[in-house]
Amino acid sequence: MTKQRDGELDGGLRQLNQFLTYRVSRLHAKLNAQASRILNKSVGITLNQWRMIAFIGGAGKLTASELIAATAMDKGLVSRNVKSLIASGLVISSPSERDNRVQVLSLTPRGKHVFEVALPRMQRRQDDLQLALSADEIATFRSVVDKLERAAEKMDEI
Amino acid sequence: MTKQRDGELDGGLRQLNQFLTYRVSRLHAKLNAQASRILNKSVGITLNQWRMIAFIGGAGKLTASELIAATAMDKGLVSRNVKSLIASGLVISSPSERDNRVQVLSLTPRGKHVFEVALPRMQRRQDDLQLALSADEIATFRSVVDKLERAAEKMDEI
DNA sequence: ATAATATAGTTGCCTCGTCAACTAAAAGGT
DNA sequence: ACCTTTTAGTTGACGAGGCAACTATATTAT
Repeated sequence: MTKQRDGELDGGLRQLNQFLTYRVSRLHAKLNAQASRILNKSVGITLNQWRMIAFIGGAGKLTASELIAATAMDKGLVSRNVKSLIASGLVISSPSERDNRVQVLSLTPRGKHVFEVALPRMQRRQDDLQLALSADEIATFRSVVDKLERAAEKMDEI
Repeated sequence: MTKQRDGELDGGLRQLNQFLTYRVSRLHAKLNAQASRILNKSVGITLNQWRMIAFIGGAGKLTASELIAATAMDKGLVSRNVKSLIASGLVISSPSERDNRVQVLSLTPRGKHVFEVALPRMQRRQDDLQLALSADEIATFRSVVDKLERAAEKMDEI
């Protein structure tokens, strides 16, 4: 019902104007929602917490700054999520010997368990998503994402 | 510096696990930031406000529900943005004659002016983005977005 | 050794987006 | 007419994310 109505309303505007940003935005919301649902159901963490656990679990030990560099997440966001992961007993932080500013983060046994449960589940999700696509489509998609990112960074000039 | 470090850290994890969601999320953020920058500089509105103005301007008159259907924005978000657009004098709402629940929204002269300034600017942005891509890439990208959206909606089981 | 600068991490503030509860009006069924 | 269900729109609460100020420690330059 919605779809037909759109056609009447937009007079071509949607296509011209909003397609890319709008569709990417919607896709982003759906992918996020899906990942969050899975993570919440299976191990009760959020997507960002998963990203962090995945990197810590993959590396063994990691500082917050390394985590920030690796995930491209915001400083503050990482800081708060570290706090909550420590509070929920999935991560421990120990002081570094050679720099008193840094916290070295690693997974607790419970954190490792979460990692080991969630990892295959998330890999399967990734596989399922990619099954919807051909190898060519995946390759093109990646390169288009790259190009669009670059194009979105340039061109602020009026 | 960041980039090389990633390679050491993730042990292939990033690729396997987070590529799609992560990259789409980043692209979304960048496209959004770009559109917001342009709209803020040129006419001082937000992206969502632009979406709404674009649809109202395209249609002449529109109710909030039609706007919700057309933009796929959240009810609450639309309600708050309508309020702020009215407050800033870009939109007026008049009661409908045949339904006392609905507000009929239309652009004020200032709203029309914003629409007419922003529209070509945003179309040019869209054109610039698409210039970075070939026709084939655009077509493939669209179909991949469609497929991924559908794939992201299924598959909550377990 | 000391002063200036850079880096790690925390915190507060703000906006955006989602969800659910709520009010009011309309439509449908009996 | 009366009761139930939809629909329009508002509001409050909350998490995500971005941004900037701040503290504490390390590094660099003099």
